[in-house]
Amino acid sequence: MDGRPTLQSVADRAAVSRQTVSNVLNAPHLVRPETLERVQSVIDEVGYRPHGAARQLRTRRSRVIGLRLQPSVDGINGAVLDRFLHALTEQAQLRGYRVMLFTATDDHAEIGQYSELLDTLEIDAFVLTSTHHGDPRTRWLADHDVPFVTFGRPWDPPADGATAPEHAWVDVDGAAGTRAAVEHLQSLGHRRIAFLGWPAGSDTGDDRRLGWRRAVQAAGVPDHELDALDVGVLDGVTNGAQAAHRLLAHVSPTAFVCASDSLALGALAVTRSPAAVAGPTGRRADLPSPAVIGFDDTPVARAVGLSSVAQPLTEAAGRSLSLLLEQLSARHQGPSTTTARGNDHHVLLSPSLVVRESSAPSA
Amino acid sequence: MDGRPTLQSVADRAAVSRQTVSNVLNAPHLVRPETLERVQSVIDEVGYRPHGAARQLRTRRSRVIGLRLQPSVDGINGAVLDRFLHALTEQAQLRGYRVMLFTATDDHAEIGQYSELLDTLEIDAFVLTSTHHGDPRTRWLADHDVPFVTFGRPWDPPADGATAPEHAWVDVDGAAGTRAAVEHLQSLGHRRIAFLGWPAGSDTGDDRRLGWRRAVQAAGVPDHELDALDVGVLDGVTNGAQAAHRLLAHVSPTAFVCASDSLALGALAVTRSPAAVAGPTGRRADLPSPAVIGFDDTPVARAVGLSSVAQPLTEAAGRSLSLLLEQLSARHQGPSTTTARGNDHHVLLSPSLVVRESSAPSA
DNA sequence: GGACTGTATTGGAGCGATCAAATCGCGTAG
DNA sequence: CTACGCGATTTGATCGCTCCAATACAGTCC
Repeated sequence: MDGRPTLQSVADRAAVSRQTVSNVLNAPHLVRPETLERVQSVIDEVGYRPHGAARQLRTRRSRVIGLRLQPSVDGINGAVLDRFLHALTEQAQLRGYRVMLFTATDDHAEIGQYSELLDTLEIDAFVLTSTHHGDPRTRWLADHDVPFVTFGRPWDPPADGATAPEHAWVDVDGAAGTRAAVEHLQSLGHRRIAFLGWPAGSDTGDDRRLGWRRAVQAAGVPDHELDALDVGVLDGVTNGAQAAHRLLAHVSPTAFVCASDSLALGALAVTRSPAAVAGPTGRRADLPSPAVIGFDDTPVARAVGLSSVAQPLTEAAGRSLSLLLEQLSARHQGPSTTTARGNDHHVLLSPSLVVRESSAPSA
Repeated sequence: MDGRPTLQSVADRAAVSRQTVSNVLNAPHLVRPETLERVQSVIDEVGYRPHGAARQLRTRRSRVIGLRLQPSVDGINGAVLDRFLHALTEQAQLRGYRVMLFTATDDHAEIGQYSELLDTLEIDAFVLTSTHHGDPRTRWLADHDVPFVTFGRPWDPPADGATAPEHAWVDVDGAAGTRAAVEHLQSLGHRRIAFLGWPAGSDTGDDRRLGWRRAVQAAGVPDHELDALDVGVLDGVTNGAQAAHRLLAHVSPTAFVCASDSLALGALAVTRSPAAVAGPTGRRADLPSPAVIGFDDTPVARAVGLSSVAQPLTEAAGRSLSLLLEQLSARHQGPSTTTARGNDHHVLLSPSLVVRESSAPSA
């Protein structure tokens, strides 16, 4: 009558005990079909919903997943993680989980947050993003036996003679993305295809560079020529424009594959501006302007008609969650279950190339 | 020794009772200073942290705030809410609250989520974004006596003869933003300043339009001229470019104030392209290209040197939280407290104009 | 010295669920 | 006829905390 319905009130109304109502929700196979139906209808009737905190107090599980919000990257590319977050929230909700956010200024602080979230809220699991060389977070979580998955490969080489099983991860194959971009360009007749990327040393960046390099190499471009076509600058539209300008002046590529949409946007500005193209080399105006392909398929890319490599973020989020839930159920059913511990704990997804005007066939 | 420290284990170790330890944390003024210090040191020593679920079960408060993730707007502007989210998470964390996410496809579904989150997790409060005409959400929350604040004004006119107090809200004064943009342009000598906005009917859009209109009117531009300078198109770079092109052809403004960075980006492309400017009207090339000012100061704006009106999102998040916490503490201390119910439940923040090359002084 | 005040501290109860073990009913084997 | 097994259901205990009422203890006053 008054107050929210509780397990007990439902039980009274259905003329059964608390526990039976609980079983209806958590272990229906233990309940006789007719009882089940009767109880279920009472539940529906009074709109009973189990109280999360009470349940959690007993079961030690919260059905909540933690995610650190990265300090917003001041680029056009920052949005990628935000899009991943959207997908993750949606996927989690579908499976009865919630996403809780937190922030931290560095890895160390993030680990502090893990500790606090685990102690006070008993977060079930974490999703990590932006993995990198010498990442201390995965080690900490593994040591503390906390389920987690990373969106991003572990970039460190496997420890010497380590039999430690690699943690679960999901990532997008950047190399495959740039390779697809190159092959697309080759099919349009391009042969001098430049790579406009970040300075060597960034894991993600080097991966994307590698895909370009292999694909161009495969087409028979000699190594010295290849080095000249390869540029690394800090992310940003202006940097991209300058680098593209220099490349055009010195090695006159007919196409650019870029490590980000920001860089691509810079390249696009240069290649589309007749003045710039005509520039120092006295390029002829009737030549088709060079093709440009970006990476991450940000909203800007669509807006300006930039071809770009799109990451399957929804699928990435879905797979991440599946890996997490696997760990969670294994943990609760006792680790002895036949989970096989197979190496299907990691998923490498292929991105897809979205072709727009910036890489239209050179008529 | 074994297991996580609990209130009882800390109490034993400090030779006091459970309740005293609890008081140390929740009502230190009730505890004698020397006891307080002794207990505190034990707490630090064993690293005790109160268990959230247990606390919540008793107090009915979760210290969690709910926020709906908008289905990512496919524009350059979508990022605004994501940036607000970042700020909100940070601010909440500083004050001992957490942000929990959820998604919904429409207002109705969102209300369903409120209900579920309140029943199962006892979320303390909600932050709503993207308020609009005929928004059913605020009504529902008010009816159910749930604390909330909206980031965005209530756009509906106050109900007839309603004495219902307006709910708490925080918003950014869009009109003030466009006014500042216009005044900046006027100080640079511009007089024919066009407005490139969205079709009439969007609350936010009309607000921004109004600021422009008033400021231009104030400078003595006659109404009929004003109408010709006012354009409304759907958001997007291409639409912006086309509209800017038409405006240039027909009324040749010397500057554009835009309702979004997307539109501004389109305008920028047109005004910076010599061909387009020279276009139908045979515009002379030695004229300075028209100034452009966008709205929201998205990363792209900075990247391409676009002047833009920046929303103070961090402050907005902070003020939103303050309003929420006010309600929360009032609710728990009993509503009879002298909260004055003053009309300081709403905050209108002024945006600031970020000047970049796109509105450089016409030398 | 005993009643009175106010402060510091204590122990019992209960929040709403699940776990573990006991109980009930009923059919079947010994 | 009793013992046993088995599935369906019930009962008591418990998770960790805070609320509430009761208590111990000192200091004042008459």
